[in-house]
Amino acid sequence: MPAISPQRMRDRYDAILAAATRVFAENGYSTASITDIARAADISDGLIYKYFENKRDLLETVLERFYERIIADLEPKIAKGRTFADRLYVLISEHLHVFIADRDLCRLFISEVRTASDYRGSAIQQLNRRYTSILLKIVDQGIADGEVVAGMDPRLVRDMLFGAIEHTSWRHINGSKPVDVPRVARAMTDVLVNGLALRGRRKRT
Amino acid sequence: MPAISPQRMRDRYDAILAAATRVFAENGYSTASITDIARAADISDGLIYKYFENKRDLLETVLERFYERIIADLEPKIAKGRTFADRLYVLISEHLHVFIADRDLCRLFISEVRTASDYRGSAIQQLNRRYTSILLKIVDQGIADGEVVAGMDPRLVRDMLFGAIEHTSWRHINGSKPVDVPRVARAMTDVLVNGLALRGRRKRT
Amino acid sequence: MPAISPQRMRDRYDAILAAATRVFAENGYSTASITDIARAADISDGLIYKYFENKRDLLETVLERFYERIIADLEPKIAKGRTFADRLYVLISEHLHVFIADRDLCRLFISEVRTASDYRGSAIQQLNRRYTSILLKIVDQGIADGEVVAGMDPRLVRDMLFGAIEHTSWRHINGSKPVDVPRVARAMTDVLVNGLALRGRRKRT
Amino acid sequence: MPAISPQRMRDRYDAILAAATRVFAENGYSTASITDIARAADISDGLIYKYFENKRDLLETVLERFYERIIADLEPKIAKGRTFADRLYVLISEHLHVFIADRDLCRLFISEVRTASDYRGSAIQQLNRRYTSILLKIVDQGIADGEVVAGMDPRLVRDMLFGAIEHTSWRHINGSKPVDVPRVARAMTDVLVNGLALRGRRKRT
DNA sequence: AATGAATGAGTTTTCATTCAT
DNA sequence: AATGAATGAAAACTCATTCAT
Repeated sequence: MPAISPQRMRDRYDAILAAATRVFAENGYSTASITDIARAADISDGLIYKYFENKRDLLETVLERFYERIIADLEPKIAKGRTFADRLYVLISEHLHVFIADRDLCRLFISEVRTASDYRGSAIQQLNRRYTSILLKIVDQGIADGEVVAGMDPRLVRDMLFGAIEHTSWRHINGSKPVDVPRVARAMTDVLVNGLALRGRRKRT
Repeated sequence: MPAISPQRMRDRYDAILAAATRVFAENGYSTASITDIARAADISDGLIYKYFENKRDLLETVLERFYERIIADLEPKIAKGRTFADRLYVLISEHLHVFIADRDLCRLFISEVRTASDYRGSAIQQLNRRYTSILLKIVDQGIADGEVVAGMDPRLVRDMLFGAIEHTSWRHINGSKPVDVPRVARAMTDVLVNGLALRGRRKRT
Repeated sequence: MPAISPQRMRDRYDAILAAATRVFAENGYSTASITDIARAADISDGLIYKYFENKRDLLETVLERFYERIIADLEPKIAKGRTFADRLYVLISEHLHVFIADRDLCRLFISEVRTASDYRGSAIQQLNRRYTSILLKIVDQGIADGEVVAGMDPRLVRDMLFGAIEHTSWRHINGSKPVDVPRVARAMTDVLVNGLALRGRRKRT
Repeated sequence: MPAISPQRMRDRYDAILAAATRVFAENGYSTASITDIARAADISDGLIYKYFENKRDLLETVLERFYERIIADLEPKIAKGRTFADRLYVLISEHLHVFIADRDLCRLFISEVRTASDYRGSAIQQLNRRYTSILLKIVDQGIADGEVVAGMDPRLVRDMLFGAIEHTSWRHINGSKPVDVPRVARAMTDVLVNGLALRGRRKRT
């Protein structure tokens, strides 16, 4: 017979997570303090430690949630694409969308987690792998279907694509004009598929 | 009338900066302490504040110097490229080279440059612009020379390219295998120039 | 009108005390937490405060119980001794036995009983008196029976004996080799009765 | 060219140590706070960490100093004793003296250090060994000189003696009357040398 | 000019105790 | 009666920054 309902516990948990998401995203991990988060969640500092082991755990949970959410959103949409270019377009436009909607969280991920020394082997890396494997599969299938140059290294494509998206959304963060997602996604897909060269299919450099 | 010669002041300034670069790169900005830096520069903590306003200022100067170094290294080399693809290859391989040569500094750059740059105006943002303008010019010239599809947005290319390079560097930092710079630079150039599609130059999507 | 039977209340009280004894003994007073004790007693944190005033009260009760147990065990056994030396031997060996049987509790006792006892009046101090009075009586009877030097201060004997026992127990706790209780008790009795000197009963110093 | 003189640093160090000695002795290790100590030494909390690594280090230094002081006082005095009983008397009376003068420190030692899990092998244990070895040597020499029963275990004597002294001084702490050191030391020596029995040198039990 | 001792606000984290449920 | 969520004060420790020397 719990003193408060499981629902209320769940709400608290979510409230803390939401507060942490906001505070971390706005100030960065090390600048944000537990007190800030507690205040944002309208609870005491101590209570956070009833729900999370420590500050780091809180950060990781925030990012895991984020990843889970975007993966869940993305996977079904990718499946609908017919051709390699279609699937690529969906991936790019969805990914861009997320990055732009949650720019602060993305920045948090880039600046605090990827660089952490304990990143390798972490739950976050697992999620990251799962996420990027979506693209690797698209490329593999593109090769299998004869739509993509054989021998293309999917990891190269992954780096180019995710790097490109990150940079574009970052420009959005610091820039004045909002990004026209469909237009940019279209253009990015086109460059990746057809290249920059006026006459494609010359001998490969 | 300074009690220390301007030259010696200059040397000191450089020594502090070199120490800060090393210490920040090794430990990250918030983990590194002023005392660490002072010790590395073989001076007292207090003296740092005669040369720099505060810790943040020190970080920004470190990052500015790094940018300046990259730019200075790169500009003359680019000029030598004959074709669009040549110039692109030089840019990619040089940039990759710099990032990979100093993984610690590269990690610092990735994790701090964004936060540092929206802190006031800022000098970093300007350097970033100057750096990326090198690429913008390459693309513009490629269009002018008829080597690149007309109407291509150079900023898109910029985002794709620098994002790709950054991601690749990051893979290098966190990955197990070292990156084979010439091979990756070659492949990246190729994808950008010719695209992923088996048959290039089909109608643009 | 209690909603819980007095018997069940009593059981609960004992269960809490048993849990506290174990937890305090294992971790020490200040390291142990109320939550640890509650968990060990399989009840909630809050309920402890229905039975005990606070953490300190709990410690004191634990120590009191331990004292009571030692005394209850000891008194009947002492009565059996025929001579002064016999009774002394029984006291020493029983006391050593108790301390060594539960090294954790013994450690707790040594490190906390003094602090606990000058905290108010106190019950512990009274128990201590009662306990040591057992020995005082033995000495008094020894004098009365002509077995012990007349004029010997029983409090001196008390201090020497209990100090010796405590120190020996401590050596047991921290030492590598277990203490051979009968042998040590025998030797200690012998020294107390006959002294260290090769030729006893010379003129008293 | 230090900003403050070495003398002042030394004074500060000593002041912190003196404050810590007092605060630890009065309140016990875990009850005492760094803030208490800092306040007692009339400095800021942070400065303590410039002189000592952490709270534990401070405690250990306090106790090491104490030990060093009493050992330095004791050793020359012991040397003057002619017979076993003389030397024993000196040891007892000096030791009692110290315990009574620094009762709080002794209690601190008993309750906080001896019971610590990292006691074995520590610097404090070394000092403790050195201190008790003084007595061990006295006993060994007593045996060699034919003054002490052969086969007597010096460690037994050590435990009895130090335990006795500890207990006696503890009685002083809690008791009302001051201890008459020469009288008690005399009596304790006598018991140890000649035993409690009216007729010594009966067959050993 | 140069030092580094000193500060003190700030950090994360723990936990005895209370009280709404 | 019993719970355990919630509190909030306190803990040890860190460190950018200042300033007397």
